[in-house]
Amino acid sequence: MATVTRLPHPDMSEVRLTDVLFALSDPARLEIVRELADGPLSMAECGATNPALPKSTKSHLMKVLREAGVVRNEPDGRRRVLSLRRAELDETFPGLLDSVLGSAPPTTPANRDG
Amino acid sequence: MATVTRLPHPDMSEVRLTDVLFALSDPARLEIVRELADGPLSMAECGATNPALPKSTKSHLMKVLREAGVVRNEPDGRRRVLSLRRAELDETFPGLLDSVLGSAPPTTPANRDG
DNA sequence: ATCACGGTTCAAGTATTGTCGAACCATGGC
DNA sequence: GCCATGGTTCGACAATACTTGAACCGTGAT
Repeated sequence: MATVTRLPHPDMSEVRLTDVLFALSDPARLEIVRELADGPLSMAECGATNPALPKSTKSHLMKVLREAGVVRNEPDGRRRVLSLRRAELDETFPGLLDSVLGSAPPTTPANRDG
Repeated sequence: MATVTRLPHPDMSEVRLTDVLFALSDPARLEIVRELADGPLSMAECGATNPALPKSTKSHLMKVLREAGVVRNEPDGRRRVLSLRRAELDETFPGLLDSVLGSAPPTTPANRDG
């Protein structure tokens, strides 16, 4: 019976700006988003910055990002592919992602995000 | 001895992107920021949306915004004037404030921000 | 079928945030 | 001086959020 491999994703119409901002307001989550900005990654590939992170923790971070409408999480064999919902976000919150991703990445003068 | 009427404000160099995002990720705080986008307001004038809000709560919201570098809080007689640190924010996080303020204000189709 | 793998979910403890009354503190007006 | 006003800070409690091990679940390989 109806297995659950397909996780629920909010429609953009029910995504609130504050939820997106909250999802991006955590350094670990923001780092993940930065990684995904270059293209989809599997769970295992993702989080290069934080290799020691327990998988349950990483899974939880992803859940927050997913429920906020920031990230898509789709099954692919026995892996899962994470991807930024960039086009949809750009349409719903124009310029937001660009400005967040454009702002002072990790290794910057004052390390502004992390 | 050294009275405290002048509250501490972080220099932009020590403001982290994630802190700004966090400050903006609360509907009540975001609403305040929206009000201040039209110009400075005193504490009392501000928060028109939430008139019943206890003053200690409002003061706390302001503290979070101030400590995140989003807002300035300066004494003016026996009032305090709140203002957006817009120019500084624009310089440090180009486009961020614009996109946040531009995105779907309160009374919008799906009420996207809480 | 069995097993290892990649990942999610559960549960429980910890930590961080939010809320708000009460006390306090400058200031301006009288 | 004294008082009202506008606002901050403190303290205590409620509510969220974070972290993590353990259990569980599909899938692919053997």
